[in-house]
Amino acid sequence: MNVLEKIVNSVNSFSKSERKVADVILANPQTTIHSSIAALAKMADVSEPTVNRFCRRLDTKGFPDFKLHLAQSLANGTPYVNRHVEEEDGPEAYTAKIFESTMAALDTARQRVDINTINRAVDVLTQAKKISFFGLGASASVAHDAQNKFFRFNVPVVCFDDIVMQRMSAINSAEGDVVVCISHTGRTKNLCDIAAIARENDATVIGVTAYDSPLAKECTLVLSLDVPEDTDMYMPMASRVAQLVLIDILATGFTLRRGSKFRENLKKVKDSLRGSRFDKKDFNN
Amino acid sequence: MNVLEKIVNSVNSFSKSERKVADVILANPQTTIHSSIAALAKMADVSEPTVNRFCRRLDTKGFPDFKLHLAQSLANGTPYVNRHVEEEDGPEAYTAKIFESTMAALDTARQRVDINTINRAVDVLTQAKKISFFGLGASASVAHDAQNKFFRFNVPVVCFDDIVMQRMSAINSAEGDVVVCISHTGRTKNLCDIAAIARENDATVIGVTAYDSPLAKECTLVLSLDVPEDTDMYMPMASRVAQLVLIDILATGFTLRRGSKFRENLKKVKDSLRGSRFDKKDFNN
DNA sequence: ACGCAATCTGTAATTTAATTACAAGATATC
DNA sequence: GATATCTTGTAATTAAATTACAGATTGCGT
Repeated sequence: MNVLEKIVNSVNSFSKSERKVADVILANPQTTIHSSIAALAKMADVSEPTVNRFCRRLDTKGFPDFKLHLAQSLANGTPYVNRHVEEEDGPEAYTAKIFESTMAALDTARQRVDINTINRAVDVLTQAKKISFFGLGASASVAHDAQNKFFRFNVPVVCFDDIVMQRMSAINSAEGDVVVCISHTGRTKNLCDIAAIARENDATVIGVTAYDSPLAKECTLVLSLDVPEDTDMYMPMASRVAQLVLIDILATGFTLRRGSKFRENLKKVKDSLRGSRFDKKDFNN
Repeated sequence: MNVLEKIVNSVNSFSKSERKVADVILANPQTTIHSSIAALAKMADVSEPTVNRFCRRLDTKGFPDFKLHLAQSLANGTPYVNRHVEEEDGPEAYTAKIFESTMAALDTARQRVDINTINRAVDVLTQAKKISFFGLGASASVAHDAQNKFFRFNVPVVCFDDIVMQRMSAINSAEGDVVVCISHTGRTKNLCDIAAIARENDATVIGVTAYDSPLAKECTLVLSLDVPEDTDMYMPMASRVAQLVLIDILATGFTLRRGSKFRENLKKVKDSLRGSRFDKKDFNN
C-alpha cells in the first residue's frame, strides 16, 4: 500500500495535530516533497516534532524517509500489471493495457528465467556446427527472427516453418548440431516429434518452451520463460515478445563469447546493408 | 525524462569520479535512495562533495532532491533504463540489461505513439478488402507475425518477404486494399518503392516506421514508434519488439471494432488448433 | 466536579546530514 | 614546458532532522 493511501486509511487514528499535518500533505503532496520539515510544520501550524511523529506513525524512519515514500506514491508511473482488455475499451485504453501487460510479462520473465541455463545455451550455440530454429504458428516468426540474428554471425543457420522440411532437417542432424525448438505451450505434437528425432540423431536440442511440457521432456536444455498467458484462449502476444527477447539475449551472449575480433564480422554485415538504404542524413532530396 | 535515464544518457559528459558515482547508483538504485550522501560517497570511493556535484549536474537541487527524483524513477518497482551491454558483462548482467532496455523501449514507445493514428489505422484495417504485410530483414518476421494474427480474423491476408512478390502484390492492389509496410529506419529503398507502387494503385498504405523517413513520405498513415535504437550500428532488438506490440494493438483494436459475434470466429480458429496439440492436463502419459 | 493518568504537543538542545569555500592535484592547451 | 582550466578532496559551515524533556490537554473514575 502506498503512503498516500495509508494516510487516507488511518486518518481516524490520528490525533488533532497529526490530522492537520495529514490535511496539508493531502492537499499539496507535490509541495510537501520539496519542503523541509520546518516549512511543512509551519503550513500545518504544528511543531516540527509533530510532523516527525506523524511520519513515524506511518511506518517510515522519519521525515526524509517519508518524503521518499511520498515521492514514490506520486510518481506518475502506472504499475505494470497484467490488465485484460475489455469489450468497451477505447483505443487509448487498449493501447495502454497491451503495452503494460507486455511490460509486466517481460518483468516476470526476467525474474523467472534461469541464468545458468542461458549460459549453457550460449555455450552450446557458440560451439555449434550448425544451428536450426524451428517453430510453428506464432512461434514461426520468432524462429525467423532468430535466424535473422544468428545469420549475421557467419554460422550455418537454418530456419523452417514447414514440418516436412523440419523433419528432414532433424533427420539429417548430427553431433555438434544445435536445434532450437520454439513453442510457448510446448504441446505442439509435431514439434515434439522433431525434437525427438533431432536428439536421436545426436543433435543438442534447446527448447524455448514451458517447463514440464511434452516438448521440454524431449530437449537437452530447456529455456523456460513462464509468462502467464493462456494461448489456448487468447492470441499469443506477451509470450512471443518474451521469446524474442530471449533470442536477443542468446544472440548477445553469443557475440560476447566470441570475443571482439569476431564482432568485426557484424560490422561487415551492417556495412553491406548500407547500399540498400537511403542515407541517414540527406533523404530529403 | 526520469533521472535514471538521464544518468545513462549523460554518462559521457561525466568526469571520472562522477562516473564512479553513476555506476554505483545504477548498480544499486534501491540502496541509494536509503543511503546518506556519506554512505554513497564511500560506496563509490569518492568524496561527499563529488556526490553532491553529481546531483547538481543532473539538474537537481542537491542530494536529498536527487534521492527524491530517483525514488520517483524507481516507483514502478523496476528501473527501466536503456543500458548498453558491455564487453565484460557476464550472463547475469547482459540478460538483465536486455530485459530492461526492452522494457524501457516499450515505455517510451507507449508514451510517444499516437492514439489517433492507431485508431485510424484500425478503421482502415477493419474496412480492408485485403491486407498485405511487407517487411524486409528483421522486419520480415514482424510481418509474418502480423499475418499470423490477422489471418485468424478471416480476412484475406498476405505477407511477403520477397521483393519480387511484394512488387507484384503491390501492383495488383486496388482501392480498399491495405498495405502495411514495416521498417524501423524507414530508409530501405525497396520498401519505399513498394509503398509508392501500392499507393499509385489506390491502396491505403500504413507505414510502421520512423517519422519523417523516406518510407513515411510514401504512406497514407504513419505509425511511428520512435524507439531510440541505432540499427545502423546494432542489431534491431527493442525496435522490433515495439513493432510487434504495435501489431498486437492493431489486432486487438480490430477484434474490438468487429464486435462480439465476430469473436466466435477466433474461437473456431483456436479450436481447430486443439487437434495438433497435446491436451493441457494429461500430457504425461 | 475534581484529580489522576495517559496522551499530546511544543520548546530547546543535540545530533546528523548536506553544503560551501578553498586549496591541491590533474589535465588540457598553447 | 608554462599557464589556464577543470577535477577532486579536506575542512569549515550551515541547514535539517531528531531527541529529550516539560507543559498542556484530554479522558476517566470517583
